[in-house]
Amino acid sequence: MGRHREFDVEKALDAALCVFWRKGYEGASYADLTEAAGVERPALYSAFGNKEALFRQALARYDERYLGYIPEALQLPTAWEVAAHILYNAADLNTRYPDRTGCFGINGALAGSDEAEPVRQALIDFRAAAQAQLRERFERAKAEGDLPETAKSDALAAFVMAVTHGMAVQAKAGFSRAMLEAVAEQALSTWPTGSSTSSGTS
Amino acid sequence: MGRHREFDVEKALDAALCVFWRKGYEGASYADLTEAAGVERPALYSAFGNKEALFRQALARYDERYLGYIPEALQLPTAWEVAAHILYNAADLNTRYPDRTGCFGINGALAGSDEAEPVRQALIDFRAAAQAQLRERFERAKAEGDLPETAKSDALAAFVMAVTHGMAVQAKAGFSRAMLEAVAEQALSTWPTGSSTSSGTS
DNA sequence: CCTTTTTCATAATGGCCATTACTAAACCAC
DNA sequence: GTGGTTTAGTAATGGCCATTATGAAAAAGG
Repeated sequence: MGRHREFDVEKALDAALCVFWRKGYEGASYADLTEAAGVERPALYSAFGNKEALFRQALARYDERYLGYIPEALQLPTAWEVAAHILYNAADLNTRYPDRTGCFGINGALAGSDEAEPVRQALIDFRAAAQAQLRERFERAKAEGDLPETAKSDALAAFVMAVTHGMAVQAKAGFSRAMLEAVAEQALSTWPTGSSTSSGTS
Repeated sequence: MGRHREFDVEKALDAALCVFWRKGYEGASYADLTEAAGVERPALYSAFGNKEALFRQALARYDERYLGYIPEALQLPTAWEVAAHILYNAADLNTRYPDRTGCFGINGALAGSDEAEPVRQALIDFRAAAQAQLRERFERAKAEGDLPETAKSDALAAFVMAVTHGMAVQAKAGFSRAMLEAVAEQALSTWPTGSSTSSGTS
């Protein structure tokens, strides 16, 4: 029993996600969030908890709604294709929405006040998880002869992630999608190969 | 005539620089700044103006005190050496001070509230200036035959900058200097060459 | 020594922040 | 239809924010 909720919780979360994406965790105020969601403050609190809880749910939603290309990439047959898929899709995602350029996980909280420490750490862990998956995929590639035995899979994974992070910074600075693709292309141009070499784009 | 200033303005600026480096523009409060500088609020205002003016002076000081390796790099004989010098020195600077990892120019303001827009733009312009210098240096390298005619100097400059930005994000996340150096090494491993090839590290 | 000028430190100001009482309205069970 | 329960919206609360008024202290000129 009781009164029904009058707003769509998922739409409100999507709206909050966009605000956090654009302004980051600390840069987003409840005035911004309620305006974007079209919902009053207490409704957001009752539906999501406090600001930190709302941000964490927005992060989870970002993962499932926008980062599907990462598990996609991991299933591609060669390490080169994995890296290319990630880099080109990152270039696309970082420039696809002009009102929220860059990456949610980078814009969210890089530096900030001490109160934002838990959120910052959550984003660090989130990126670390992706990087670990990538490293494991590259280790598999070594076992399959797709990468040379001398390749350092952790360094390669860190490198691919670094380039995506750098592209996110550049996208937030207004770089065009074409420019980011050129960065991705350069990053891929010296990819180590095992027995077979690859070419083409994702 | 009049009373003498009792604190060292340069030391206060250095202290503010460290706070901004660690917490970014919006994450740093005057409580943080005055504590670090050992100076009361009105003294900071009278010496530097408001928070934005203080930040801009901190940025200028960061440039002259910590980024000397960039003009240094630009004078090296080959494009490869230029890139290597920048990447390895960035890896060093981003991890040199455990209390302020990453890069002032990235931590300072990536995303934030609308009030921080001018500061964000100032940092974007700052990075763009460095990237333009790098691009010009690479164009010279093409003229000198140090880079192939087919090389795209703007893409190469953007790539080198992207890797430094990515390393800054990773350093802020706690990555070790060795890991960042491995990223730098991977970034340099496929550098295009003209007639001569290079090797070694900076 | 006294006046003028500058700096110092305390403490105030107004605004925005996240969070939440509180009241009225809407719904379900009975 | 009525009682119990959940939501909606207004408006309050306490805290921190950048900024500055105020007055004491200190230095230099006359």
